[in-house]
Amino acid sequence: MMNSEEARHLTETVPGGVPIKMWTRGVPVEEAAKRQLANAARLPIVFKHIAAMPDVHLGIGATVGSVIPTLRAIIPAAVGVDIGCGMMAAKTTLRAEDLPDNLAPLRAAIERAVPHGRSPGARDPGAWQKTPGAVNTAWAQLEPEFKELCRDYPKLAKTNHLNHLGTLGSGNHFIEVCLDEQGAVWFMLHSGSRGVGNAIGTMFIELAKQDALRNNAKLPDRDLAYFEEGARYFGDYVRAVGWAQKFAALNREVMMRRVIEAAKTVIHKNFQSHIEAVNCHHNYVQKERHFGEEVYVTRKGAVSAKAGQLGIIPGSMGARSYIVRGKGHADSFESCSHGAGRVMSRGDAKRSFTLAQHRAATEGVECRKDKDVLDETPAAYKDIDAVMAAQAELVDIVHTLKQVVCIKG
DNA sequence: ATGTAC
Repeated sequence: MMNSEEARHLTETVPGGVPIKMWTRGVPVEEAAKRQLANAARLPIVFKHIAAMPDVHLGIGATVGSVIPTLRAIIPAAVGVDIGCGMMAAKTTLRAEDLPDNLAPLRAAIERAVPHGRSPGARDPGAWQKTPGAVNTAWAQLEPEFKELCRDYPKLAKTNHLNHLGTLGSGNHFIEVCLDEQGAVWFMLHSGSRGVGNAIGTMFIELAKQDALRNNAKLPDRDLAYFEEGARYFGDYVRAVGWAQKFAALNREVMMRRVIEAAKTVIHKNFQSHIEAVNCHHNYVQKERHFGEEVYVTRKGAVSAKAGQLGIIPGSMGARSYIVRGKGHADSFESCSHGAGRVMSRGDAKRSFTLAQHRAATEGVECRKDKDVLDETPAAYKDIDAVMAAQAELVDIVHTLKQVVCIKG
């Protein structure tokens, strides 16, 4: 007979590897994602077990929605290229009834205040034409360490680092205005370290692969190449990834400030923000203590959920999002999911859904309703309620947020 | 996710 702990998550054994603990009861998990988790479980550097969150799905090298603890080594592809990607949310003193009936001008004001969208070359709509003061102030905190990184890796200097600080990006990055269960207005956003973090991630992933090839390392997947403590590049990677994580957190802070300033130009009632604020990564690595050991914990699409710690779990653009409080569950390495998780690829989603379905699914949300956003339609994601139920032993729900405005790049 | 190359 199973005890109550076992009843809430599943453990899969992996021949020749550590076990996989999965908080996925009642949510679909692709076989390909399970095979990918098993690959990581077979690495000699993995500590104790791998934890899979209920939003788990196939990624490059490592699975999105997983927590990979490693001893004296880091897998750069497990962290990925959007280093420090995460969420920020801020509660305000505004009430639902303080918002105008027509939300289009609020959406437009936010879109003007924060550059968004992909960078198609010289004329970059996703970058600043002229960096505002808040960006220059934030950059001052990042610049000294960046200059050191550029001394060792000159190609980083060619990235659009300064003009992308405080900008949204594209894909699943977004800005939202939400209402909580008591009618309070929140601002929420999702973004990462933009082009410069991508350049750092890509460069070190490639260096790790080259190292593995040179050393004839036995790997279940080349994308799982890792740096060991003391080896060439390990220290540089730790430094660079830490810097990109700082860039990402500041990026979100700058945007949040700009969003709130923009809202004040449209909403004429005076209000306070940051009544409750959370800024959390869900794509990152850091040293932590678990089961009595110092380990590098890589959360690839997972959020830290120490006992009492607040986190953010966004649903898709038509669903709800959650502010959660961690329960510090040891076997999850004190983690929870980072969202609902995709159920199909972007291409499949664009082929599977119609604009009419998307309009129905996002009714009442002031957001994009064009065919190019179909890959982000709610039906392309897992049911957020099932995802929350599957991780009830990892987090408590503190606030339930429903979006009324959603901006995507 | 991003920026560059095809």
